[in-house]
Amino acid sequence: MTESEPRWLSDEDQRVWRRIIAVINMLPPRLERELQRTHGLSLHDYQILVQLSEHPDREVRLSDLAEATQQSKSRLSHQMTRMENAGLVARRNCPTDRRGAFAVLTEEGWRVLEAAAPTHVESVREHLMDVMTPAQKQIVGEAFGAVADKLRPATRPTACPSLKQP
Amino acid sequence: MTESEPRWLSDEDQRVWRRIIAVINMLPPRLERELQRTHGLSLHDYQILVQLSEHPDREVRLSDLAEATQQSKSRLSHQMTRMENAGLVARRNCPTDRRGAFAVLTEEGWRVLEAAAPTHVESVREHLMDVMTPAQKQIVGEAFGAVADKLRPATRPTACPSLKQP
DNA sequence: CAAAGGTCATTCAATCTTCAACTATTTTCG
DNA sequence: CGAAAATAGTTGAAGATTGAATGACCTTTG
Repeated sequence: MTESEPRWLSDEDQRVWRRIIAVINMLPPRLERELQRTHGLSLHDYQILVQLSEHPDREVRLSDLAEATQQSKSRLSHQMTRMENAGLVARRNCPTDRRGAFAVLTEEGWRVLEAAAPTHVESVREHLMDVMTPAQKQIVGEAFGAVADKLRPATRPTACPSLKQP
Repeated sequence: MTESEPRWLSDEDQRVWRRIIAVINMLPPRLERELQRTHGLSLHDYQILVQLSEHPDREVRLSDLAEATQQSKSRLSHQMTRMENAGLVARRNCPTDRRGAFAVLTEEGWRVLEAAAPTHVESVREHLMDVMTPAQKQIVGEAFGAVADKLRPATRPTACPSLKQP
């Protein structure tokens, strides 16, 4: 690749990008503060509780949980330790694969989630969903679906990804 | 407020919300890794450099910088210290308000920004802007503009915000 | 089968973020 | 004026995140 003039963003794209990143910067802290204040949960705690609650037996393999919540295994591991200490989840060894483990939602975790959900949903409405028109939500959903799919790690680099030909 | 049935999100809203949060979870780390790898900058470093570069004399009051980059003063203060140590920025006392200070872009900071910008813009294109159609970008821009405006701290709670009447 | 290589999860250390003080200054207003 | 309140910014300690390294266990494959 020779050094060519970089392709800057158009003014319009620039504005769109800045708005997106402003939301990215502000929304999670806002949602988190409200969750924290009302139920002592972080946003990550909440996301994990939700995932667990939606799976059979309320348990998920840690790897799957990491992928579902878009975080590294390392981070999830720390997170689990904290949530375990808080009594929200437990670890269970996987019987068929002795490397693996499940995260399990505890009764306590279930109750906390049940209590926190309405408040959290209300926050999400107030700060995000109710601010957009139905038409906007529709389009944003499509656009972000595509973006998310592209960001998500390929589900199997298939061994040798044959060197690309020019 | 009596305990009434919570207003859950519709299935469709739920899907939109999950896509948004997936992007929020994945995009910044992705952009950051590429910035970090190619130029040793964090995303926050970059945002700060951009802000400074766009202001007269390449300097901005710390408060304004904190607001422009949507972060707390405390965090900015730590960030400034790190960036100062890295030689990217400097602090300058404000002559008219002795509490205040400016962040100033150094020559080095300017050079690093100039070098990093093309790569970073390319990342933003690849992972975000080029994934959306022009029509989608248009709508997303409008929607996120509204969301961001609502999230941004009111620019003056005007003393006593007269108690709301039922 | 056994070595080589991949995957699952945890750990460590370095960084970064948060939140609650705290200092110093400016502004408000009785 | 001068006390009280607000604002600018910093600090410190506790907690969270990162990325590389590690250990343990599966899966290939020659």
